[in-house]
Amino acid sequence: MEYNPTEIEQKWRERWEKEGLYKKVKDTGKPKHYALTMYPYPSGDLHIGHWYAIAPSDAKARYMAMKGYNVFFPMGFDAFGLPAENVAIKNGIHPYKWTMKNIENMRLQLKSMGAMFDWDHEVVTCHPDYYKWTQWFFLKFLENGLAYRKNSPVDWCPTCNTTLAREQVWGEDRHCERCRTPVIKKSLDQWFFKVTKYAEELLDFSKIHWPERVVKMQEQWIGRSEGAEITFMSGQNDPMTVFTTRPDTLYGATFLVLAPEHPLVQKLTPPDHKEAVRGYVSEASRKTEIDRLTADREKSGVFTGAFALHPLTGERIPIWIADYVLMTYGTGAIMAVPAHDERDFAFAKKFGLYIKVVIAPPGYSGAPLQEAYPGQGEMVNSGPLNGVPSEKGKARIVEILADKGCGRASITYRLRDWLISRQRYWGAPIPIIYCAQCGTVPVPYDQLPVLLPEDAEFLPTGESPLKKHEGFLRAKCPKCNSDAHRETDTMDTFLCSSWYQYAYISPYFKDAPFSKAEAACWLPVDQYTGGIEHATMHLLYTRFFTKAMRDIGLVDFDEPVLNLYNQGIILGEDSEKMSKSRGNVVSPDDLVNEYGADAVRAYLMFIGPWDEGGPWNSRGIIGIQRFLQRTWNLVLEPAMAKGARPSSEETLELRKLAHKTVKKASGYMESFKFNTMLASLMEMNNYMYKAKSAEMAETDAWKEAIRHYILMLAPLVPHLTEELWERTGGKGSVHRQYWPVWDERLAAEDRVTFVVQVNGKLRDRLEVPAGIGQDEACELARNMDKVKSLVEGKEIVKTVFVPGKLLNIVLK
RNA sequence: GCGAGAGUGGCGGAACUGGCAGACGCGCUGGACUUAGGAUCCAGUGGGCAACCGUGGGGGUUCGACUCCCCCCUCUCGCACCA
Repeated sequence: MEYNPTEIEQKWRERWEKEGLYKKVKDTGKPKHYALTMYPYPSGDLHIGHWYAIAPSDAKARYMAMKGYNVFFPMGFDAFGLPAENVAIKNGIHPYKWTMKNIENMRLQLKSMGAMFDWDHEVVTCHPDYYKWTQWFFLKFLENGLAYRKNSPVDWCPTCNTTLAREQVWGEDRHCERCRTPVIKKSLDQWFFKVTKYAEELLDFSKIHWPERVVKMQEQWIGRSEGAEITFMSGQNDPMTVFTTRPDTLYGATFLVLAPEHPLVQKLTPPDHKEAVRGYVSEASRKTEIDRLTADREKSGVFTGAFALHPLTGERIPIWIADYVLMTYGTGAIMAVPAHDERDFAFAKKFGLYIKVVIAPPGYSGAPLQEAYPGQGEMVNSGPLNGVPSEKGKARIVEILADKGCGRASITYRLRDWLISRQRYWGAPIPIIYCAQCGTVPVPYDQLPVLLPEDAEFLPTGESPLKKHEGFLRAKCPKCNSDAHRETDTMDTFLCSSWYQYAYISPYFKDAPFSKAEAACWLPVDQYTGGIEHATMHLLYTRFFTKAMRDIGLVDFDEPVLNLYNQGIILGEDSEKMSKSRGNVVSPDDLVNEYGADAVRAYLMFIGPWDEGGPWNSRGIIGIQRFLQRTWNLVLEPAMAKGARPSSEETLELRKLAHKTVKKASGYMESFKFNTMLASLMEMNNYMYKAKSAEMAETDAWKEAIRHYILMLAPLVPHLTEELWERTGGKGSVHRQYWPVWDERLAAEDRVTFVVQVNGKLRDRLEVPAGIGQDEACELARNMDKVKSLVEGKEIVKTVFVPGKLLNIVLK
């Protein structure tokens, strides 16, 4: 009998589908488990990276099902996005057509994996019945003050003549993904979601178990800073508020710096400085991100000619503008304390500005500083606060300012509101109508979806086809019915993925984005798996969405995903990222044809720890192929007769091995350690291969071991195990069985290899019962030849005894 | 610069709360069966003739360190003028 993966894999996939083995069922008898893996973009071809992400996720979901959970494991497609539109521009194929064709193909490829997806719950985000609800969320957010429109600078590629999504701006020098041109900033009217409203709550991870790495990245991204806002008055009585984390250094503020885009710049600047200031402002606005970075952070700026009054000393301090102050952070203005801030120090040195020490560095002599001292210390040159430790000075200064009405404690976040407008065709249209009389008017809910016109023209002008599509553009104002026009921007595809896990539970639901009854049954997601690259995008947005949905009354929990696990990245054989240009791409379809899906799945899990990723090695898969063949042989091949019945020691040893393996394998499955899980099954296989005989195969111990072996392998290798299950007379599907349970007495070690050390070095080993006592072990050890010769004539200082592990004889 | 993670045979990787370093697999060596083997099976495989030496380097704690502490080097990822 030959193991023929192609034949059995197809047979079982067909049968599972026919029998609806993986369909989501309401089953009140079992606890629910919502397992989710990040859905793919339908690029047209499922690559090995998809397999690497999805197959282990499926194995875990299958394991949970065997552990007695009612598991739901859906799959769908993140179907909006730029590649489809680029194809349309280049080849004239409509994005819908291209996307749907790709989905057809990828669905088949996904099915070849043999995963337990419930395809009845597939969602495709570019389906009008899906994006209708994406638009509905936009309107709900608008209604609840979570969406707004403002003029804002966005990343623009001057060669492609279009704005770029964040994920299309690549590399440290921030260049366009397609043509490598450095991006520039361009101001446009844009829609935003108020993520910042939830900044504080998004920092609370107490209700979820996510990898520390992701938590840290989100914390850093949100960037909470505690400090104070301090208002300075200009000579003309214009208030300017700055944000600082070091109010204790206020006495050392010797100038102010505004961002070039700061709204007060024009007003403050006296006529004799207008030209210089205007020149600097326009230069700063023309600068690309690359310029700012390659300038080696050399400070630049100009004096505005204006002065401000120090709120405590009343001193006149100059107001400068410089591009190292960002309009997008804090208040867009800072008080510069050159003695205690590196950037301000560099700026002051370059432009010859006054540097005033107000926190004494260790061993401070009063001499001018060679570099900024950003640490803590005793306050000096600070009027009434001299001698106070700076840690305490913070609060004191804030109190003083509050009394004077020119300052208060304040918290600033680096997180910015989410820019959702995209100047593209292939996304969900923003459901807004602009009317000359009524202004910005939301499309009424009963008119959703705002459909994408099918007859759009895709031209390489960089302009969205929607802008020129009269039929789409023209609309009646929902309020006054006069002629109006539609918003032509579409929504960031991250909106689609912010709520797809909700859509899965009741796809294309008619009356709401999802069914409330199903929601009560299935939400939130219990286990999510996917790449780390979404740490501060998708994974943050979906948390925001859930909090907003909760406040709107759609759900009654705070977090969309309770447990998260990030797999690593599978690299090419040359340890480089896989790419067509490098020619190191591994095709899963070819591998499936040659080795079968089970082997590809298992090999990807065996290659190393799942969260670490690593290089593909085309030679290694042969080891898995052999292992599966040996599994086949072990279970099905008749054994040679030995003539002798196995002894009770032999069968007991086999039982012990089986139970130990169940114990180990269970732990490995719980912690996503598929590589060591497979290793322990290989050990079991190797042992049984040798122990096998016609007589042994008749024993209950053997039958139990084989049964456990097949069950443990089932989540990783679903087709082969189903075939073996059937051929060995198993009832029903192997995937409907319970995960084996181990007997702790059998799994426990009763005989151990006891290590004998002399002076900490291994000298010999003893095969003894696990419960051996110190005296007995000592006695045995001293009589060993290797120990004897070393101990002879020496004084024993002490002996260290670790029960069940080792004995260490320490000599003088 | 800040934050996180990682350095173990020829290769991918094991090693629980400090206790047999190298499980498992690839590759390699030898053998068996074969007309044949890139099939299968069996045996071996960190280095060194040996005492011994070996987990990026250097110190330390300990009876005992891949594991804990200090310093340093290299690599990967994230952030990066965030006041």
